[in-house]
Amino acid sequence: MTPFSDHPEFPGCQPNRDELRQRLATAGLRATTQRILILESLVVLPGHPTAEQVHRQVAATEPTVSLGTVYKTLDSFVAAGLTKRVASAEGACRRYDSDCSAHHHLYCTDTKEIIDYSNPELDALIRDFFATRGLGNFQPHSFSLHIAGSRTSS
Amino acid sequence: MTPFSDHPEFPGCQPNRDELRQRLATAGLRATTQRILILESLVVLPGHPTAEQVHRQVAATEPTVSLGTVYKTLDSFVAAGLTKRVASAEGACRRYDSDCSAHHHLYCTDTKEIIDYSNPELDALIRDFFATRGLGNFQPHSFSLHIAGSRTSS
DNA sequence: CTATCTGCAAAGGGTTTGCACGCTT
DNA sequence: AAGCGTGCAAACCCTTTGCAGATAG
Repeated sequence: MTPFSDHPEFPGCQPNRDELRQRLATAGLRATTQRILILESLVVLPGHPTAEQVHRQVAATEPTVSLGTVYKTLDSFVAAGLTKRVASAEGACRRYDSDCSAHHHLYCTDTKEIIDYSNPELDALIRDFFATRGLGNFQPHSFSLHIAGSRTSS
Repeated sequence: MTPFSDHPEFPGCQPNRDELRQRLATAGLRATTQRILILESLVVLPGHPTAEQVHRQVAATEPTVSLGTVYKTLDSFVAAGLTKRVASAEGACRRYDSDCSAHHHLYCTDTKEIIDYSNPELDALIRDFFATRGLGNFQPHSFSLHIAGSRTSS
């Protein structure tokens, strides 16, 4: 059971080798076996996998791939825009906030600052949106909007 | 220059010792010197300080306070609801996402799952909100809504 | 007085780095 | 053939843990 279960008859039902090669080439990255496997794992794995999970997935096919390579490769993918990194409250570099009321965050991409932002109108807007629409069997408790941007010069 | 620069004439211009003691007592935590200093640091420090930054601030007054204590104390504050923890993309336990398009996240507080959520109407709603209102000299590039909640049983 | 909290130091987990070898282009 | 990419292992950083002594209530 190779992860490259691409069937020519059903193109696109799984990412296939050539498609992945193409994506790497477009991003300016060499198409090595490891990178193809890692890129495929990212597409195949559900949710937002950790480096560790990607490594396990890749190792199922190619056990010699090292965890260090997975880290380096994921970094290069992020730099090339092939992948995004999503924040997680678990783990290192935690930050704390004395303000326990619900509020939103402005991330300044220039200065890396995190600024609190509160706006009751915005809260109401979002709350109403989900009140009318719903999210299937998912019941939202709280909302936090992350606004990335930068300060306009002057 | 003690951080306890509380002036009885200007109550509330700085958090004062007794107020902080009270907050700790209400939360069911013993009012130790360390906890008062740490709680004060959280209020005084700008942005979202790391444990390291809190430690530096506290050590300015009481150099014997250990970093380990800061970690334990912050944990107890979070458990008691005195403080929130905010996620940061920096540091450990990174997660990756092959979907590079802008989208939102559902965090299931029960299963710790992170589920992608896209809704063009929601995007438009938020974009329009800030288009009319603005954020001073802050120019938003992208928005990401973090929706915490849980699955309804059944 | 007693349970809780602190300080210390060691362990732990995740991530990064340096270098020699191998592979893509 | 030339240079980028890989594997390995050590180093690194942040966080957690265990335990003896100190302290608040």
